[in-house]
Amino acid sequence: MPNLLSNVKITINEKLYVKDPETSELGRNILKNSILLIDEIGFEAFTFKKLGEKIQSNESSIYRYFENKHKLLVYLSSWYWSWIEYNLVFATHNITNPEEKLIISLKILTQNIVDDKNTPHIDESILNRIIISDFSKTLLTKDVDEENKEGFFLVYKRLIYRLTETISLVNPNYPYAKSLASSIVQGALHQHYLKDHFKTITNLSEKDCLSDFYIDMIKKTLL
Amino acid sequence: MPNLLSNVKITINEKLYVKDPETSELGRNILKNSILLIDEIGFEAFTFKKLGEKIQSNESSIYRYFENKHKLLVYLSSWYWSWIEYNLVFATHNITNPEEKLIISLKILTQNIVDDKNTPHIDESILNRIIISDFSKTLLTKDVDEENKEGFFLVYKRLIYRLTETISLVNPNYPYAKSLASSIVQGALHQHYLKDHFKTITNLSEKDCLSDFYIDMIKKTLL
DNA sequence: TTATTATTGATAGTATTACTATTATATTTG
DNA sequence: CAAATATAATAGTAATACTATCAATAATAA
Repeated sequence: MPNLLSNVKITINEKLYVKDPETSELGRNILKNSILLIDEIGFEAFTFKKLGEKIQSNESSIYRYFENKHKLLVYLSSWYWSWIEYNLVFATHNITNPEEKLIISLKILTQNIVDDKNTPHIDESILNRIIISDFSKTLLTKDVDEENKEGFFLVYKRLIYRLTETISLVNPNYPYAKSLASSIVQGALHQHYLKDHFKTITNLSEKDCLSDFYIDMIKKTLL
Repeated sequence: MPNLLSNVKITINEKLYVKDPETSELGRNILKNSILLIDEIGFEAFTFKKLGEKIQSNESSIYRYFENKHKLLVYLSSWYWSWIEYNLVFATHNITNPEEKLIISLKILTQNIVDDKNTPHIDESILNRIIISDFSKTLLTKDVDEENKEGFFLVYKRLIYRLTETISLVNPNYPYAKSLASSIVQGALHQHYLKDHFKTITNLSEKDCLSDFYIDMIKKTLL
């Protein structure tokens, strides 16, 4: 039986694309191969020209889907966070015990990602690597405030609201629920990056699980 | 009486510059005005050509000090973290109580930065804004591993080692000292950024103090 | 079926970026 | 004063980040 997600289309803010890439073969090809190419050569070296060569299409055709590579990255990020949100909502559905719900949420937010076969043109495990390396770059620009107003980061913020709520469910008197939630979501990406490039300043390694760190933290902080 | 720092020159990894900018008028001018210009137009839009115009010097002259803007940013970051490290060591010197030492460290790492008059060509409060917006970009590149081997991030890592040690002093049995330390240093920058651009996902605001959040966290987590 | 429209591809062109190289001119130092 | 060094000015290159135009093709509607 296929996962529910095979029927649920992830909807992305329309301002992020010129033409919806999910509606054509070329569009899906752009999504699939931009993920592969960004992972391969890094976001800075990634260009629409190189992507065009990779998919044997033309630079100008890619521009008909995305205005620039920044918006493509914001698109991919929105896609990722939507997918994470879906997994989180699904996994915590019907869980009434707040503590249990929070622990499951933390696991979803910190786990190593494996490819979801329900989305053939998106390899989530590779997309996850891109998010770890490049998601911050979508926020850290001079245009943040404008783009934020346009709703470019809604999904990401909604995910943090959800986590905030769960935290407040566990301890309604904790005064820093929002900061804790945003710290966890952002910090989880950071710890994964450190694990890969700065092993001396993290306790995380291949063999162990990042959620242990955060579960320990929330248990002591909230209970 | 001038602060000690007026006599302590901050030393930066030699690989980060072509010619030491602290040794000439033009060099110091480059440092001073690159900070102002990056803050003004953002790191992405910042170019050596624009900086040349601003300081009425030539693009080619700036290239004699720095290979490219990435290395300049790494240089400025090293400078910043050295300055923070100096403040941290100075402020915690002679403090024997581990808990007190940790609390002072947290305050140094999370406080709003004001300009240090001992360094006339560097405005630390503006540099701090750049670090909040752009420091991650020095780490999040395809060349991290090489640059890390070259020692580009030594000062930053040393600061985290210091915090890790202080954490372990407070609770030697806490198993995630390194992850907690790196989370705090990085997370503090992130919370400041959220305060300025994403107020709905942080509890930090202009009037309150970020250290409260972290002091609460470490008190519950470590004690 | 034909006409219309939408999609893609190919080519060319522009402004800017990120440099390198060369030469001239000042300034400092021995 | 001569030699060395630092800076300025100019030019030039390859790549980037696009925009514009036009042709070829595919889909679709009359």
